[in-house]
Amino acid sequence: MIAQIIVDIAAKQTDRIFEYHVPDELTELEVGSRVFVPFGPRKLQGFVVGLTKESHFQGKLKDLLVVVDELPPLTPELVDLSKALADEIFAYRIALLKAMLPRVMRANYRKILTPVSAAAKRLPFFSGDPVDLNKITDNKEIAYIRKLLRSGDAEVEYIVENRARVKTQSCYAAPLAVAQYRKIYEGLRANALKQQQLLMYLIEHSDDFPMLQHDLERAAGVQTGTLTAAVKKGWLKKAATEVYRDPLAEFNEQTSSPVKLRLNQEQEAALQQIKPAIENQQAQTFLLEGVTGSGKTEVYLHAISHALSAGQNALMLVPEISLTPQMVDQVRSRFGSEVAVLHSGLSEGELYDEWRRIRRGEVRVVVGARSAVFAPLTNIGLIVIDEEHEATYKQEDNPRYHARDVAIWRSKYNSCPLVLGSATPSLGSRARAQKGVYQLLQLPKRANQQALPEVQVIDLKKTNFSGTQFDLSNQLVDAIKVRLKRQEQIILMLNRRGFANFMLCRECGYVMQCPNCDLSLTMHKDTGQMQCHYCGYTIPIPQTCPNCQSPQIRFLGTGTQKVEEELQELVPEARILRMDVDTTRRKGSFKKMLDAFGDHEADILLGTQMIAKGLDFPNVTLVGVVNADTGLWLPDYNASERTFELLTQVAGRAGRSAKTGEVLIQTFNPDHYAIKLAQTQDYERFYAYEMKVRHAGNYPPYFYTVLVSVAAKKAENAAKEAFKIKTQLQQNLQRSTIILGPAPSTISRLKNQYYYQILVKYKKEDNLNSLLHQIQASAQKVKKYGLSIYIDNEPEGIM
DNA sequence: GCAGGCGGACTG
DNA sequence: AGTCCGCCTGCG
Repeated sequence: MIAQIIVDIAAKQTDRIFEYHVPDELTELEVGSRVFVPFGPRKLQGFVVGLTKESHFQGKLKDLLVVVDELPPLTPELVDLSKALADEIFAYRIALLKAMLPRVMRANYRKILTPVSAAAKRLPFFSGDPVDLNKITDNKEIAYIRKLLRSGDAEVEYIVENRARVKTQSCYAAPLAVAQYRKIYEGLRANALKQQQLLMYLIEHSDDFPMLQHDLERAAGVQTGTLTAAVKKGWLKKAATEVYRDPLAEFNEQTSSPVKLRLNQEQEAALQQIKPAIENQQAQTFLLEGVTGSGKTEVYLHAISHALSAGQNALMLVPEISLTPQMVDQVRSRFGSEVAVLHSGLSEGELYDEWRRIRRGEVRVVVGARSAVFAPLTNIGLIVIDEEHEATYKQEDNPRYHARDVAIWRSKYNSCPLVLGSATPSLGSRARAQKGVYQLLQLPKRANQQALPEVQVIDLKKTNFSGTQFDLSNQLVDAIKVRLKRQEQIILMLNRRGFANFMLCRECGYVMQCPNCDLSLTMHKDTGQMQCHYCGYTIPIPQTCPNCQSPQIRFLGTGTQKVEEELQELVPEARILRMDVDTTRRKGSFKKMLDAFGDHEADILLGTQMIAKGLDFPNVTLVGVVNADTGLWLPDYNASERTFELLTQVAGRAGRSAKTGEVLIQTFNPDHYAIKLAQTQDYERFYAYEMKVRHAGNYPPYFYTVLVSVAAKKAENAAKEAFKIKTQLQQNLQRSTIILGPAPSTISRLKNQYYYQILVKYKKEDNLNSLLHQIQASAQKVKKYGLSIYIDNEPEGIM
């Protein structure tokens, strides 16, 4: 048998099938298996993407070395998906295959130098042991090693290692019959108390065995020593048994029985549309457009139930689980241990275990963030994407896939419906629903009959500010004080972390910038550092201007830290919880902070956009947006959409219970349509208006887009190559296709690389895909001049 | 992506 | 001749 293998090298030249002969003894090999193969002098990990009887290869095939896992990690569906998707998004197939699997399934490669000759073995260099070559950087040592290799005194050994480890615990079986234990018990010395205790337990609970060590020790009241002795005497048999790491330990164990809320009329109507598609196994996409608080989640849960009772499984995506613990709790309480949860907050081992539960068919519902769209779930009867407009569904580095597109592919493959839910659908999805490609389901009212919160816009050009800084208007601060008096809670959003976002010298005008990027450094008061938010560069906060040594330096712009400090001065009695990347970095801290806020251990939750979504705190009656403009003037075609969506989402956090909610939005652009329409939370009007803007600007969803970026150490090299690519595109594409650029990227330098980009907007281009693949192939050639080319199909942003 | 081979340059 | 470096090729 011949196996078709994709090897673990992400490069254009190796992005193809390599054939290997399968030795007879490797019977467990299947399509989707993870294997180790010889590749030149090396050994590599690879994946089986096909099995054939005959080879097309002229030369002699090598043998496969190892089949790594008992169960092939990739289902046939995922193998197919990797092929289709790789082509569509200009990614290497291996990059996708790796993205589909938990990180621990990425191989470790080692290069070991072993002495061969007796003389070499005695060399002090080895001191008897092989040397790890990956750790050697010293030039002298490298030369020395080369000499040893040439003379044949030493050899390099290439090793592939599987990092995936199954967690085991000691487990004890009772090999003897109860009668025998009784006999032993009677023969024991009178003072062998612990042994008596253990035997009595064995006699009384013989049905419970085998038992985990931990459980047995606790139940029988003995310690490890007694157990070890019992094993020696043959009373017990010890074995290692596989256990799963439990990632849900941090989530509340729900004791409540699965509550199934009654749906209101609108929810029920939506559900009735989805149900037949589940029953008839139709690959139909639904767009569930429901205002914040309209109970979309309840519709998802009912639909999932329905798929389960039809004997099928369900996949549900949420923007980022660490951000939506409340949603996870709900799904868990409804479906219990049939749920697997996949998200970035899990440790590698936990993720591996959750993933294996899915692969082995032990769960029926998978909830996860973006990458969970690749979950090895089979027999899928329903896919749900919550908050489908979220940018996090698009992976912003290679492989640049969009989870929504992958979900559509899987819905077709599995012949199952896909439900996209949002209060503010992405324009593209909403437009497709308009055209009838998706089926539109609407929930225009809040489920609990509560009115949407009142939204007021505060014009920062005209308002008076509290305190010494110009961040918090009197109106906002007054409103905060009112809630504090009433023991109600407040959410404040400021979409910028740190203290101040740049340092300016008043003498010479110097602005402190990142040495690697074209950006100013942000001041972080708590760590005493100036920090680049893109590359992570840090340097201590200067006391004087680094350029002219003047002490007249100012820190301008506002971040969460500064507002926290200011707010504390203005309302000293308020307990403020600051939530941003800096305070939530530790595992589980996000959940902990939200729980604390939910328990009213703080009055004000101040954070970046991470607090805008999905939170449901009944006691929150005021939402304040400190500055609504941060994203508005970004040079992205979807800046208005992002702003509208963010404001609407954050406004939806207010007044979710009986208490009425109020929202205050501070802005310098009170007349901008995104802000005006967010005020009435009128998605439909925003949609209509924004569609006109997109139409006028020839932007999505009227056009498809591809972004080609060229990066180089020198700006002019990047520009030169970008112009070449543009010419190539122009010569091969239709007149109606618009090619913008090349222009320097908005942040023209990042991590010491200059970026130039070309945006292609088109309606129909049959050969664009192959043309871009050619361009990508030629990128290999220019790579030696330090140039790299990135292709992003349907970019979310063009910054 | 990386190793090995090759040719050309350099070395005391 | 021996060594070093950059370039190229091929990996099944």
